[in-house]
Amino acid sequence: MLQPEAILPTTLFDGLDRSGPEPLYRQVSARLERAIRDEILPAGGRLESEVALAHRLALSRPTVRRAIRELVDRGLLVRRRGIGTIVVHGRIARGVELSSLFDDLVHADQHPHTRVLAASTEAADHATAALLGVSPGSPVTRLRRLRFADGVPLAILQNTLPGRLSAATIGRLRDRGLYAVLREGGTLMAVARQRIGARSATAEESELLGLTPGAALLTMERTAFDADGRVVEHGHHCYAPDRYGFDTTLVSR
Amino acid sequence: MLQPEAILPTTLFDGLDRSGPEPLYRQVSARLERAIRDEILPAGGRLESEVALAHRLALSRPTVRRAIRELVDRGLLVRRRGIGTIVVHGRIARGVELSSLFDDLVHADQHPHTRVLAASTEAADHATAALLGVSPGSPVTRLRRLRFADGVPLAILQNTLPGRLSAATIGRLRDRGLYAVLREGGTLMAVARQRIGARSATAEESELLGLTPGAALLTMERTAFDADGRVVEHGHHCYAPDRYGFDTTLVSR
DNA sequence: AAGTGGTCTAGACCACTCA
DNA sequence: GAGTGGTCTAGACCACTTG
Repeated sequence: MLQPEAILPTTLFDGLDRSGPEPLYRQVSARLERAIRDEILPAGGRLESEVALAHRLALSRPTVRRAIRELVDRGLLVRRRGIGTIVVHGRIARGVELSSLFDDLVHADQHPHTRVLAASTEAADHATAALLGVSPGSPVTRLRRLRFADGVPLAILQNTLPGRLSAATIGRLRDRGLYAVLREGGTLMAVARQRIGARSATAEESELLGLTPGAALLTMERTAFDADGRVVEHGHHCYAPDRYGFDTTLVSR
Repeated sequence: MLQPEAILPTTLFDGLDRSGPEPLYRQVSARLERAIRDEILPAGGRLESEVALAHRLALSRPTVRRAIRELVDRGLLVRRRGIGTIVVHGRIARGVELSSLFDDLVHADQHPHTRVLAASTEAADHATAALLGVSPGSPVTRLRRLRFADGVPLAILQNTLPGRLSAATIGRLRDRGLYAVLREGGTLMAVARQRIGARSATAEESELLGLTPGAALLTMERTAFDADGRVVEHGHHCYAPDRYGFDTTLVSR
């Protein structure tokens, strides 16, 4: 009951750039992903073996292996010893990345913009200090924003950050996501931990999001860390559930 | 501003088993994880370099590298070229794995059990057939279950599976998760794609979960695939949000 | 200049599946 | 027995950060 193996056209791998900044394994995985999305590699189809691919592309086996691993981690491929590598059925969602909601909306052509409802700097109380990993009394910035997509309110975003933000920085939040603004300031996110839940909307939240009073809200609480392991941002967001949801891919280990 | 490097006690890596079935990189990553959780490696602390660790453990660099990568993927460590590997702050949630809710509850000492509300086999209509990747008219099994934790109703679980399930199999669902039962039947999950959302409860759902009418529900829709890329199960679940939420860790790529 | 992680190579042996 | 992926080794060169 073994699937026949699908031979990919060699042209798919033309123009691999060995000198550029883009790693070879990523160039290969990008081309494989393209082949899967375009159904050149049909769902359920079997990929050539690592060794065969490596030989054909004149790459080492670890490099090809890494390219395949990228797609396995993202749930597009599945592999089994003794069998081979197989394309998973079903349409592929983009999945949750460590990007801001804003960028996701831009990417989906949803034309986002943001209204800053409140922005203030205050001294951290004990709970906030513990959450952000700063000393109590040190300055923290609180933001409250309303995010729109295609002119329709989508989410209420509340964030707390260590330190101060300039008025100019806050001004930029209208047409950009928080992460993009922080990135321009040199702060890069490395890891985030989040919890997704639900609750009923308050009267004010229903009003802001244009929902009926007491409607269900999708909520997300997130702490983001930079490459030094320090807290960059804590957020408590709520979404209109008829307009937004979280897509995830799980891979067994 | 470089963190001093923390030297791990050599005893931490005693007894690595080169002949057993457990891969070396996993043995190393498990020991590193232990050191992080026990705060032998404090949050914000810097790990020894890959090369140093590899030399000390008499392992190759790729093996040590892979061990570290496991923890980076799970959001416990963060690395930067030129800098080093650093332990991320904050307590560590277990994160969403491809395990059943049932196993998670057992693991958290929540004493789960399940009431099977309905179980039937019928011919697949077109929508269901498309969802499961089977031909229309072929048999599919529908399940509706109520999951309890510590005697309190937690979630309503609705699943559709290709094929038939024996009465004996269904009987096992009382004290076990669906994935465990399928695993005993030789079906292994490899990948799942899911979407998390929210909505208001119907009158019947509120009744079953012991919530007030119209309360907010956390919802999850999931399709699971086996190692052949075939659909094993489609589920539509809803959770009482004051009793359950989804924890996720995101890592920038 | 020295040290870090990121990429890549060219092999080797093993466990597993299938015909 | 042949073919698959899984693990492991021992190097090499590079880009980046810091002192």
